[in-house]
Amino acid sequence: MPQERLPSRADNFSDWYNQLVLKAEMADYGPVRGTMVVRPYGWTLWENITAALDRRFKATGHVNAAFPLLIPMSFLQKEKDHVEGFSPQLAIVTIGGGEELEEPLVVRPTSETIIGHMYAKWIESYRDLPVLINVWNSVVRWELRTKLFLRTTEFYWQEGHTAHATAEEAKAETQQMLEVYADFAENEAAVPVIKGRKSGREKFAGGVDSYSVEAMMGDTRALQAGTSHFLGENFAKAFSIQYLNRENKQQYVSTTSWGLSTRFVGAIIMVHGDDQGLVLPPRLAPFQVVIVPIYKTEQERSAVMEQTERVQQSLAEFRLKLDDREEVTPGFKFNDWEMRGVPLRIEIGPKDVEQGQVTLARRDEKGRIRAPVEGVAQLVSATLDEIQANMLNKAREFMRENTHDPADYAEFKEVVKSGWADVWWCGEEDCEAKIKQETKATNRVIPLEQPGGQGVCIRCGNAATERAIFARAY
RNA sequence: CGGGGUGUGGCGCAGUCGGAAGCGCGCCGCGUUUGGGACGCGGAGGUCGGCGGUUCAAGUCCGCCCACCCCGACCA
Repeated sequence: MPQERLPSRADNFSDWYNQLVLKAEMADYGPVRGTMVVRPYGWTLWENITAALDRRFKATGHVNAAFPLLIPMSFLQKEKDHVEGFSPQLAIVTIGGGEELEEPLVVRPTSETIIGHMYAKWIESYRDLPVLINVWNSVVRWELRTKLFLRTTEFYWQEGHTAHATAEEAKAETQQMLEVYADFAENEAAVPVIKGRKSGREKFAGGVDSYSVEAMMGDTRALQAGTSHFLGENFAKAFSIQYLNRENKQQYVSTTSWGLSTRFVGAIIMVHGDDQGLVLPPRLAPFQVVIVPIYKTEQERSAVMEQTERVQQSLAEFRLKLDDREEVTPGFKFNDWEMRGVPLRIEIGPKDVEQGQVTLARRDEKGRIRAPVEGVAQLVSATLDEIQANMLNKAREFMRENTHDPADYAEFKEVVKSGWADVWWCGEEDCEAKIKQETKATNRVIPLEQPGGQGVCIRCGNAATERAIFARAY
């Protein structure tokens, strides 16, 4: 049972987030440092996310498979940058069945290596290509500072791994999946994103180019919501993934990988939530509608429940919860379901029965409306669509309002304290490092959509041909 | 791993000078309630984070350890 109030978002965003996740029963802390238990309400949201993504993966020709959790240490060492990037975060198994193992086994931090190993075995000819496999699993990365959903030692995700005959084809795949993530984020989660390329410092260990969709959280910090990597021939060379082309010549494949994790649940919470609690997008919410019956006497109860049943039947197409608990008051239920972010509440009381109506309360806006019982399904459907659209618009507006175009570096320093900076940037790693040192803001992404032309780098003043987003990030 | 903080019923906390472990919420039972977080009465629930020390006596004083949270470095 939840406690009464949440800390305000403006007052302490981090505290607000932590308490909300616990009180809304999305997740709880596991017994091992940094681990997370995803509770049924949170997992249902994740299941709805996975369903929406999986649909899109299948529609773009991908199939699902499963690969082992344990990976020989030597596999990671085959790609130099990869092992360097991940070694500080590895959990390693050294004992099995009571015996010291000959070779330590890594608990997968990601599956490029073991999948590369298998692809080398499976791919012989250009006729075997492309290989388009996705995996739903969990991975382990030994994180120093954890936060429920956003960064946990073990997290759930999907990782897509594809192999292609040419670099061009692999690059197209990388872009395609970035588009899939952006489409999912905006149309299912109502989370607006910026698509772009990662800077050298931020890209995937062992890859050639990384792309991401970046979202602005309610405190204006940036969150990488999904990534898509072009791996070139790096892993193909490390694992000898070769095929014979039409001319009977051995060629290396080009590979990609792309992932989206339970972190996205955190994004939904932080983008849409308010001081009352969660606000969940109708397309993904575990419950789209909650019905709260209201009555005093036994006569009222039977009349109300009769109408409630009729309404319930007419709303069979929606994910619906009837809150018929006797031990709490309607007022308590209103607050409870608001905290849990249910998009639409239907109240049915004696006055409604009398009028043959129901009372609707939207989670995204204040106020109630009354509507006749007849045709309530169409109204609910239209209202959920409106809520979905309104949530995306509000989040877009927030992102726009908090994205700035500072005139000089002094102004840049100011704006990144509470927003994003969209600026000309020279692209030098050294310059990026200094910006981070001086402002705590990092290069989030170099947007795919560029205005063209050129300018001067916001920090060093050198010629710049691209604009980049700088922000404090999670 | 560096800096700061906190560990006392499920949760949030109080506990003075070392002298009988408390409060609020939640939980269980009964009754009254129910259109914005109801109320009364009666209950259950604790090796005070762990180990060691000082003392007639430790939640309280001392030492070590552990865990968690916040801020940094690292990361999806």
